[in-house]
Amino acid sequence: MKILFWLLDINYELINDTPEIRLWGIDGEENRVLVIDRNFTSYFYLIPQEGVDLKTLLDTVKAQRSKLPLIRDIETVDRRYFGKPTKAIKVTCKNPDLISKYANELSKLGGVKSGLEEDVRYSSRYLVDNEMVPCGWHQIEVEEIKNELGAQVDKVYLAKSFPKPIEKNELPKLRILGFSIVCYSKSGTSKPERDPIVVISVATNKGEEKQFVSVDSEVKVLEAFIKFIVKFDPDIIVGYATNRQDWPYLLTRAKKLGLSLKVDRAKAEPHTSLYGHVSVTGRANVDFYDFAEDFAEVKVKTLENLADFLGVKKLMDRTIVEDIEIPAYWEDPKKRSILLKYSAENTQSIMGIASAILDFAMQLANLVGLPLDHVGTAAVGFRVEWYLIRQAHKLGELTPKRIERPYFPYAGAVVLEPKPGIHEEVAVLDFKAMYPNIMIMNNVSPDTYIDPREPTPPSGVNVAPEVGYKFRKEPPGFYKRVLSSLIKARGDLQKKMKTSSGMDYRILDARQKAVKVITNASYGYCGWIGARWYIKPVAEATTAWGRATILNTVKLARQLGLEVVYGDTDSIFVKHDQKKIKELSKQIGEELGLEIKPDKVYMRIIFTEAKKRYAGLLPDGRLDIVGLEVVRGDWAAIAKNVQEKVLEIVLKENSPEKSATYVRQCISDLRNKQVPYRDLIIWKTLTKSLEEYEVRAPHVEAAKLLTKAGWELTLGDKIGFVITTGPGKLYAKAKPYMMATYDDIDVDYYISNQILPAALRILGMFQITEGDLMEKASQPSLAKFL
DNA sequence: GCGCCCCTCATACCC
DNA sequence: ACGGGTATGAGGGGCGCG
Repeated sequence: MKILFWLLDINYELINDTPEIRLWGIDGEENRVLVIDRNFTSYFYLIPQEGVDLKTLLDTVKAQRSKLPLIRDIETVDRRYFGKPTKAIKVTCKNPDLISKYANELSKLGGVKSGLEEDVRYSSRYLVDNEMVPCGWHQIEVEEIKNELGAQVDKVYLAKSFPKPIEKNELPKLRILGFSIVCYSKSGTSKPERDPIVVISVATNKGEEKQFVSVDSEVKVLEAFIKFIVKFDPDIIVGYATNRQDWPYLLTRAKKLGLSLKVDRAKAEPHTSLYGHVSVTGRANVDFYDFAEDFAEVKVKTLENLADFLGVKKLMDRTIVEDIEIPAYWEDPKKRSILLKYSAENTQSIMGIASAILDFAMQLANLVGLPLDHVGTAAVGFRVEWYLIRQAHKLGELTPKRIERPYFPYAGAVVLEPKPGIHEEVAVLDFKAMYPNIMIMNNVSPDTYIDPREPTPPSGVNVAPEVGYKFRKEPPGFYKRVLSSLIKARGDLQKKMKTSSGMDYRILDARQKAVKVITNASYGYCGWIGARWYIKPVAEATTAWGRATILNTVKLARQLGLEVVYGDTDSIFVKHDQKKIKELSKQIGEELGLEIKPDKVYMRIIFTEAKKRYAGLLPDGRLDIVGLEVVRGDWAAIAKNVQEKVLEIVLKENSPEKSATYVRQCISDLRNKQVPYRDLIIWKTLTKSLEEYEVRAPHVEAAKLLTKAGWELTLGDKIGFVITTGPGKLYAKAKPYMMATYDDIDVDYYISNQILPAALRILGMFQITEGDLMEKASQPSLAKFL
């Protein structure tokens, strides 16, 4: 029989040296099913050395069979390697776990240049070769078998054919479960070897909400949690920081209490897998913390901040209980209910985030081909790479090995000097997907690069400006083919969106976002020394063409009489003139073969002397603030708020004097302690371990105090600190914000090193000085403006 | 011993 | 563990001054 199958998770088991693939998913009738496939054999390639006779080499390899008993087959095949037609020897192997070892062994033979693709894991191999995609539909010929594993599914099938992907956009009705835990420690970071879990809050997308609270026994809490999961039988389990926090904690506690955390569909415990994600067999475990990176606007990546940013319904009267306060709330019977409410709301926030980004996560998994639970933890480079590996396989291209290389920097984009001051009516023109289009236009790709020692091919070459690298014009290279199809796919999706609504629209939108993310990441990937397809001239030539493009654009604009006030990488800012802009856009299309589009028009815009920092007023009254303190996470809110207000007054009311008055008021408010304490917190990231710092810095000293108090800190943690009064350097005066009070605050620091620099960055453009802002709030002498 | 200059380290931003 | 280009503050050493 034939079934429809939507793929959720994949794993494999070895049974007496024979592997079986286990596909977990949902069929066309919403049954949860397990499909077992015993017919897939893994393999690797051997590439012969230049000038070696393939027949002879084949015999040499075959002679090794007795030493490598689990080899199944050795044959020669035609492939391409960096675009060049290549004969390779394909070695299939009964036990996929021996692939690396066997490839290693055979690579040592004389005549073998190298092994290839032995680092593709068995389950990945299965997905790639069958073009099987996570979160996508397939057809499989199957036969129902007994559920001998006791798996938690409606049906178990044995595959009679390999799966075939089919076009079908709908999602099955998924069961989603979210959870969060609260741990109790008397002081400092809770440690799973020592401190219990006291609360677990769960919620489902069917509207159920439960809370398991430790009254007398933690065992009961864990048992109830396990029971709830098994009963609800979720397809997707969501949480926040669960990969590094909740799951390892739960596992350690369960072990300690003699419990087994059997929450997967195979009657086993969750386990840590590739890229540091926790795998729950048969389900997809998704940790939204892994997606928080994608939202640069969220500076401190707490659950609350992410939920806020994503517009998750604001919870009324929310009391945030900070880690440091948990013991106090737990111990006090009157305050405990607040902690319980906080925990329940955390889980609600998680469910809110799920509605906001799970569609995207599923489309990303589907596009790049990484299982849903991997795709979040995989870094951008690996997401792009998996997409490329799949495309390469379709094109008969061999996947290069990942190799270590030394790092040498290369030249990137140009940034134009801004014209300082205020400008009226400034239009921003952007090149659409500049780097991808440059690569397509010039056929820039690892497989089209012509080494200087090679002769020019008959089809001719494109020569990059400045750097002189050459790329054959024909045939279309790997990147050109991949990028063109991505750009086309996005266009098609956007077209379809125009006639769609509801769920269809949501899926299409999530999909076009995923396509955009991968397209935009492709240039960064090609310049990454860790990339399998890294060829430095590819990245260098791309940026060289980019520089030529933007500089040519400036030239053309000036020839047309457009005043260019700024530009960065793929954009120019010009005094608005619709006619001339239209003409410019036409000329660029004709002369450069690229598309430039008016992105927006600022009614007024202010530049300082610095690049990459400006603020513009949009027609709808909103401010676009770029690069300035307002958008930086490492300035106290008090400084950011003042600067934002200054910009607003300057841009909307054209009144630096009024801004100055506002700043003076703010300074006086601070002196009177009228500014909330949390507005004084400065956040900075720990980018290395505490011992590795060469100089003493405020956030590092604050971090040391936290460590001393029993808080465990890890790389990438954001340290919130305030500056207190006292002698010595700044770093000596920095204290974690929860270890100081308002009375400790060094008000003068906040005035002279936070408020004043932020305000003067803007007001300095209008000859306003520190003295003007420090004068008493009464009536300042600003006669010079009158 | 102090202030000033200049360089380096550290972080976070822009595209 | 995707790229390079840029701004900025604080630390810290060197130097001249008195």
